Amino acid sequence: MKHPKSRIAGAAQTVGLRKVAAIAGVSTATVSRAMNNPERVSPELRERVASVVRHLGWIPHGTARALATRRTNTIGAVFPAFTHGDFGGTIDGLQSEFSKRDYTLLLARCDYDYNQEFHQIRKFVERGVDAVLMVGEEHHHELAEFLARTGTPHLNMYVYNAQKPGTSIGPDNHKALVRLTRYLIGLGHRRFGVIAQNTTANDRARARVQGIRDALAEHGLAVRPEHFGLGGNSIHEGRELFRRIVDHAPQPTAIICGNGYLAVGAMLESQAQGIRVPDAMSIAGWDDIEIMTELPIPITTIRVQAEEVGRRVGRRIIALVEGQQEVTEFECQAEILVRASTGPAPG
Amino acid sequence: MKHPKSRIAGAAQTVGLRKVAAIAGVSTATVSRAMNNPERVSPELRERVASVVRHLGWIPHGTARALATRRTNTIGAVFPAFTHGDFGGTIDGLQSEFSKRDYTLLLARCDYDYNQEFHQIRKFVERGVDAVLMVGEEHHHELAEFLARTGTPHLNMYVYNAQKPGTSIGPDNHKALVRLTRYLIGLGHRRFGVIAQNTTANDRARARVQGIRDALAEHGLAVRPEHFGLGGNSIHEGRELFRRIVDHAPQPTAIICGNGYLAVGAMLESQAQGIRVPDAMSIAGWDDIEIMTELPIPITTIRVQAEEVGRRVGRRIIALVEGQQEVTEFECQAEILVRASTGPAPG
DNA sequence: TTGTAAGCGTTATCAT
DNA sequence: ATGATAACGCTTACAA
Repeated sequence: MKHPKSRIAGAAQTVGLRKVAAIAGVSTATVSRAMNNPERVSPELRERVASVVRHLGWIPHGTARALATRRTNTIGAVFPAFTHGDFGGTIDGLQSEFSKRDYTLLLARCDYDYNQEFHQIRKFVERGVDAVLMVGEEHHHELAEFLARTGTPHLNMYVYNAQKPGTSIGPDNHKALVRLTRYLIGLGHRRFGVIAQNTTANDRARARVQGIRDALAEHGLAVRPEHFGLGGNSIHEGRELFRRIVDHAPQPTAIICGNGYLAVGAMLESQAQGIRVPDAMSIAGWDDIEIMTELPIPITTIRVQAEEVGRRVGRRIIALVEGQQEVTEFECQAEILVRASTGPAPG
Repeated sequence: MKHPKSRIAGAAQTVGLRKVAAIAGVSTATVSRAMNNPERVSPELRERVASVVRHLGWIPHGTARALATRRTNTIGAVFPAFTHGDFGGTIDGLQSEFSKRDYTLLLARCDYDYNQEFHQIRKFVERGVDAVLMVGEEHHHELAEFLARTGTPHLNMYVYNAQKPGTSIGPDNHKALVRLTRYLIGLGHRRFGVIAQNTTANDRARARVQGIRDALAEHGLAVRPEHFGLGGNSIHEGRELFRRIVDHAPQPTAIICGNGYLAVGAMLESQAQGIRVPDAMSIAGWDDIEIMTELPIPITTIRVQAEEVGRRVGRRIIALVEGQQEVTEFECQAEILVRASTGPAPG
């Protein structure tokens, strides 16, 4: 481009495959093979090449490699947020699985917005990722068609849908909350409060709320509108919504929270208001964040092994990219951890 | 490769630049220009090309583009952890700055290990990132030479070193703790406890501890070995180290913690032990995590605007990559937030 | 086992 | 303003 005439076929200007080949006195093909398929090269040449590579400090040009192989060994993942819930653990799990197989994780955040999610995924595909990972199974309405058209392998995380096996890996959010609610009903609770996570662009949160409603309906029960609050991911909101809910008599005897911080907020506010937990009020959450066990009254919650989700997703998506058969369990367990914050209904 | 003979010069097989050009009846150069420098193409052709692109749903092949331009528009950042401290906020700041300029953020975690950090950076460079970002200014001993040899622009985050202007952006960790310690000394405290963050591969933590020691030395004071503990990032460790420290009489009257979770642990344990804060004991931390203000006794701490660090780093590294002049303030403020957990020394 | 050379899908130079 | 074509640095089919 700059010196088109100075580039004689085979001549080596920059430190690249050609130069290595020239100095080692072999062809570029041999160098390439020595790097990628050492067993196909005679020990002698292999060593000679390795030595030259070391000496020159040559770093293979990944972009050129990607262009030639049509693979980038890169997988993109879009998360609603990096710090919420246990996404951090999942990212760790993904990375550990990827680094084993020499894949790189490309991360993006969409802030619970399907447009942003779609945008980030388009960027990923333009950048040439081999596959994309997303949270949840509900997305921008054009996404499915886009992924199909571009032939991009993909996987949904944090959801389990028995109807569509293989499309997602995660817990059954609905079932988990059915079980938690039944457990509380079993303790005699009849009036429930819910501090749910905002359900906009969050099908997991929606499924959990539906699980609560369905379990209550089994007993002819429902959450009163004034005992239902929507919040984000903060202790502060948990406090505020708790306060609003207990303001409306008859108070619920049990409050289920959509995530760990909301639950911590509810717990701290109950303390501040002198509402005894669990004697007068049971509190349960979702996600097992450390503070839940360190407060004076540990909080009953549901734990999903976030890192294990990441590892399974990692293995599965690599298998998808490489066209291998792989047996993965798609459903991840959501375990109820019963702690001191829940107990028999008062009276 | 598969059908080498079937590829006649200019013929278009897959949906690519060639096909778009062929259908639009222009050259590939014109299509490329229409996409990247629309102003250099006549409005008529520009529209014709755009229409064909839309119709075919062509997605430019980023890898090929990167090979031709020698730029990937990708910047890699290695963090010790994604969830510790306020790294999440910094990542947000980076992303917001990058997305404005069409850069993509490649993220990796090194788990407070210089070998892993070096490894991840090598991977980044192989994959063709335009620049790399790291946390701290101490790294693997070969890293500097590697970055110089490969000509990779780079920047350290979360540190400020007046000696080496332009190499890093962040707070002056040492100075911040000198100030915090002086403030406590000013309250009459003379016996100090320290629950420090592990200082292995963490020069920020080390600088902070040194700041404490230096400020104490100004008054002829020092931390007794039995009042010094090293921990990670958990409430649990904070509790344990607090317990160990107050076990050794004479108890310190003030304890400084290396991060938010350690401080929360110290606070919860002091409550559990019935040690009144701040009357009998002052507690201060680093990082302003939400729980610190929501506990019954809010915790005095130091806040660094993490997202602002990310934004500044983002702007600066893009300027470095694009060879622009750019005026950035390299030092970020570390603000002491005085809350109820610190007060005059007892007696 | 090793070499030759086409090809990956763009960009950019140079000529028109 | 547009077009023809070399070049980007590798991999790989095919030939030897």
